[in-house]
Amino acid sequence: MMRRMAAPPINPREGAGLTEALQYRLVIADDHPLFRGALREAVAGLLEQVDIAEAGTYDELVELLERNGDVDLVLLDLAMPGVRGFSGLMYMRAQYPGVPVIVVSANDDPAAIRRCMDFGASGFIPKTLGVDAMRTAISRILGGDVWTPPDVDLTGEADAASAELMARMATLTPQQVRVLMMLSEGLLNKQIAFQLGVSEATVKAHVSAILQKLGVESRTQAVIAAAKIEAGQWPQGIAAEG
Amino acid sequence: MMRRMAAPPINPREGAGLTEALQYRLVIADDHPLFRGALREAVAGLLEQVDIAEAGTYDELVELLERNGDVDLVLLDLAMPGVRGFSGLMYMRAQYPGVPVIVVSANDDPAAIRRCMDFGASGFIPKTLGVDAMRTAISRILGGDVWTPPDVDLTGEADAASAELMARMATLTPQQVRVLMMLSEGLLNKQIAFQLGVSEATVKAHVSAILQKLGVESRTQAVIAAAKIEAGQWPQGIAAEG
DNA sequence: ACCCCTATTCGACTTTCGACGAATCTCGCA
DNA sequence: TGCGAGATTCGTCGAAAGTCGAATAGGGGT
Repeated sequence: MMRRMAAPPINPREGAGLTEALQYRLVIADDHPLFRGALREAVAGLLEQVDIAEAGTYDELVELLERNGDVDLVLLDLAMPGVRGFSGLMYMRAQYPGVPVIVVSANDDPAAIRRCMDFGASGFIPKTLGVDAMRTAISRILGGDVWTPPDVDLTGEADAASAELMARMATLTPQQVRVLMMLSEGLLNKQIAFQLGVSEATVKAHVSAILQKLGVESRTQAVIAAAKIEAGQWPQGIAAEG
Repeated sequence: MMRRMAAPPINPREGAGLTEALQYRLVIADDHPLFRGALREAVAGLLEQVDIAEAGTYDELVELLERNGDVDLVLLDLAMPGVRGFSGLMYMRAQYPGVPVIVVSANDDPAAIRRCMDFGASGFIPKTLGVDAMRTAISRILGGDVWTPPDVDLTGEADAASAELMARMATLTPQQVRVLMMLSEGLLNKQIAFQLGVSEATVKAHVSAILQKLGVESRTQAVIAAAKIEAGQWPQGIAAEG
């Protein structure tokens, strides 16, 4: 898959050396003050000369960028007031194409990560990362690399788990689909049989086929699987952020 | 509206004074190491004698509580690996009814907050809170108060449908909650019996009680109901968290 | 002490579920 | 026309689920 917007190179103060007496400017944009502080400390321990600004809302971030355009790096949390999902990143990339953005997120869903990279982020750092790992990641990115969590296969499938399920679902026959939907309503075999106008034994046969095709072992697990697909329609972690 | 499970009083080392030479024990359960650290610092500056343990997963939290039952307070993030939404809180309140729990969450939806309180949390602290506000909140809660963000109207009603269900859920005994959560994982009675170390007949009795209390007629319908509570909590802001 | 209520446990019995085998039917293809 | 694959249908039988009654144990209240 192609990157849709190329991530800008991170070369603060073009023409100067990379490691010595630079005054890095970076902005931490996150609506959790405590986390902002922790992140600031983590970064401060990494770089000598660094000017870190904090933004708690997207408006603050924009204001900072307006007033001081030459920022070397933005650490952006996608879940900020005034921004939903990727809008913030998209807006950033559109308005300030020259400013590298690292997405710092509580969401570590591979699909979300890949989408961030597609939108031109210079890196993705999950909040679940430890301090040390986070530092090395940031320094790698500052060095020009593109860093993402190691276990993320950017070329891989969006969601292997649910894709697998979807594939299995697709093998269901029409009648089996009807039965599965009735299962998901909590109906008994007997009730399903009546509604479909067939015998209970037939329903049982359909249920058996469904269980086999979905790779589960009970009607309850089948219902759980079906529910996951329903919920899974929304890209990622509905019930994730807490 | 009544609190359906009373939050336990926070009076560590009963019989001793409240403010002097107490050794508070508390656990910070959050899957973001950086945030855990920041939260630890915030609390450490608040209390003199305090023993803070950290847990990055729900299993770690359980292990800590198992090994050291007399914990004075748990700061719990609802979005941890191994827990979905309120399950973690419900399970905590079922397994360790005597341990006060403060929910620390990035989600500041009033409905979610109220539901946390309904499930017996001793307080709710949004991650968007500043350090100072967070400290005063925690100290208030340690003092026995119930603290929630000021703008939350705890007296308001949730949507009638799920409120009904919530009320029914709250009548479940601790053991019944455990069984219900295992039902929601698609386990057989036999498997549940083994994990709980009781006979299968006992599990059946619990299931029967659950069905009656939830007003449903089969285990399948029970897990559907439970899933609705979990899912219904995040009505919109679907793709919000990034 | 007593009683009452609830939680938790369990065994016996009935109902439902689910696997297995098999029959019928449909449809596409040779 | 005949043939074969898959969908749909059904009966049977062992296993799982669920109901009922009951025993035990702890916790308030009087």
